[in-house]
Amino acid sequence: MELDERKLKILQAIIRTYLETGEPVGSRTISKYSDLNISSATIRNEMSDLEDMGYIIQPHTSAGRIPTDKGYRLYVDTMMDDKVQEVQDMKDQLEEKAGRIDTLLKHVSKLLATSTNYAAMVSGPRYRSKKIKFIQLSEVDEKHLLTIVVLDGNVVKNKMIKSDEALDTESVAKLNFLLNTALNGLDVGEVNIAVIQKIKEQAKGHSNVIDAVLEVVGNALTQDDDYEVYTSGTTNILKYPELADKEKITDILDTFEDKRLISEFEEVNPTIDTDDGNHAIQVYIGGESQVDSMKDCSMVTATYKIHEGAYGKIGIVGPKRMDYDKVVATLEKLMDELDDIFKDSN
Amino acid sequence: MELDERKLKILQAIIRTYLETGEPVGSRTISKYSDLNISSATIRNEMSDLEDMGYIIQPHTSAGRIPTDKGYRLYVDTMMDDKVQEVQDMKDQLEEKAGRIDTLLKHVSKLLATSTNYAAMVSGPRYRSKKIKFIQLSEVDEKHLLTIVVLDGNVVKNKMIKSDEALDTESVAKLNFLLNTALNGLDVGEVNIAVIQKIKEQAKGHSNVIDAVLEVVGNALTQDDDYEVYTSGTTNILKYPELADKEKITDILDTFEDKRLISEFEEVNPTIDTDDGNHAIQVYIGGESQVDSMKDCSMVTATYKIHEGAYGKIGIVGPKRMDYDKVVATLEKLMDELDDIFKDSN
DNA sequence: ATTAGCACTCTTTTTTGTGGAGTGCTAACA
DNA sequence: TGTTAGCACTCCACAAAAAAGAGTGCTAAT
Repeated sequence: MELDERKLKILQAIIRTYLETGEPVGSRTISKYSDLNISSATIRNEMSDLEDMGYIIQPHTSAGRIPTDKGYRLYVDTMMDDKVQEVQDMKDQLEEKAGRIDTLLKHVSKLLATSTNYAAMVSGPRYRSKKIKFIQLSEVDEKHLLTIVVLDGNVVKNKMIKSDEALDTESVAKLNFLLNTALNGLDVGEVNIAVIQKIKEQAKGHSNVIDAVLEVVGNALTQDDDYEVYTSGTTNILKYPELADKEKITDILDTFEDKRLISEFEEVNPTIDTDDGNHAIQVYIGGESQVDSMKDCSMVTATYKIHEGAYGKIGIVGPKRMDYDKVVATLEKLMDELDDIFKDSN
Repeated sequence: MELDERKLKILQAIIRTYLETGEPVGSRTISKYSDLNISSATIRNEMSDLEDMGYIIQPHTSAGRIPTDKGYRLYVDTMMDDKVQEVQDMKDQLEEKAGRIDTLLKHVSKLLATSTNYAAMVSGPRYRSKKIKFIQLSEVDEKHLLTIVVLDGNVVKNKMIKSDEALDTESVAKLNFLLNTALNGLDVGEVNIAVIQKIKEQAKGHSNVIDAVLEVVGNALTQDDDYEVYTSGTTNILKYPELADKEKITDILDTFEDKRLISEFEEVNPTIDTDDGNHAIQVYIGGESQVDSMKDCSMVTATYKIHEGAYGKIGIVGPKRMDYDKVVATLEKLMDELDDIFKDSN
């Protein structure tokens, strides 16, 4: 069977209507709604065909039709027109938050949630590069040493070390020199026992300090669980009756709460690194995301890039009948703003 | 009317039963349950009295009784026996997480949520003292200066500054000296225009760097919105039918999501600083918390102290019929563990 | 090829009825 | 005077039945 122009228009009408109402849509509705004047009977025939082809489905006999994942997919791929949204003031709102990346991202997630009426999730940047760029020990007071580790990409980690023995300024300077000479430029895999041994030998007498420093370095380099995930508007999903089932809600909210599940998602759907100006916006409908708890939702994700090697993900989660047009447009606009902001700050 | 022993026992029985079942409890139930052998008719009379006194209420005519806020309050104040809970392994679980305060607190909230089956909220420490203890500028590379500000209580803030002009090591050292001399020991209110002017004069030619540094200092000192709030087990509240109303859920979850509401709570119910070893554990029943969205919930809070001037709050939110015994016991145990951990790390 | 019409199906909503739980009251009892 | 048994009454919860809608599929006419 072929998917001719008319079938396509009807399918479009069905999906549009369903996006609005959330109710199965019947033939009469379409025959009124659509600009092509066709009787409901004809629509019925076409609908029957569309059902055979797998684009729509009846939740039960003698009910209207709702789109299948396949139907939504077709809609998203071919029929969505870029509804450009009024997101002008986004930029203003964002810029004043720049400076502190985490505050900015928090704000982004809130902004997305309120402007789309869906749930938003923003994962903090993950830094791929794991090279040590700079290490510094500072005496804060007699008892405390502050360790600073800067990684490639200017990621800063710090930790306060409590030292029993008071170190004089000169020893600190020596240790600083020693550490920098030994570790700068090293990659995560390269800080092995041999290197550590060598440092300790040279820093005889201060091995407890060295230990502490190495711990910080270790933490900095293996900060896997360290990246934050910000979520906003999670209660928006309660607005959609088709998700209002207690079990579903629990599943979804748990997913939002538990960051591991989100990293699971990222594992299954790795960031596509395009780098050609588009933001790798992707739409996952229902089961497509491979995350079980999301099988009744859709998800639109985008990837932002702070600089080479520092990427994060932004996602919108809503019901399958989400307003894909609007979400994609919003996200596109937002990503442009973010690019601008990040470009300035590097 | 007087609240004699028998009335008290009946009230206790009613509340205990209600805590278990969540259903209104009738006179017959109590007459069977209770150890004092009284007929249901008598119980009925007593219940009628208790209702007059405001301890219990009928959700509708010819239904059983449920406790009012006043009833719960009496229960919590006088009738709760310290059910000591098996929370042994808490400590082990916690200790391995120490070191990174934020990770620890995250873990604490998760632990509480799973062990109580209610929702947990932990607010990160708020540092009262706002004195500058130490400032350091470091050259990370030709284009980047790292600013470190340490406040009293060893709170560390840092920010990367992009500088156009490459600074030589000597200038950086000078600036460091200048900044520390000028600012160390100052309180938030004391960094005024005069001080700033003076610094700028002395650091002629580097006023853009100074500006950036002062911005960091300013942020560090006014980090009001900066403190984190960790929540866990929010979906637990879905388990209790009396809260399963869509509006209520939305309200409660929104409160959890929006940190401002939690700070609102703290405003209305300020931390009571006892310092005598108890942990200021407090029970807010229903409307007592003064937070509107919490009027159908109860809340048990405690205050932890990392060191002088650094306090945070821990809270458990559940239905009014929460197991107060267990929650208070768990929280007490946990606070002891936390005290130990913080004592070690200072 | 399109459409009007109709019988049929299935869901949703409303109505009706019934059982149970619980109370309040009264009268009897210790 | 406090306690208890008994009973009429109320209200809710639930199920069954009935009615109302919505929508389809098919057939026959255009």
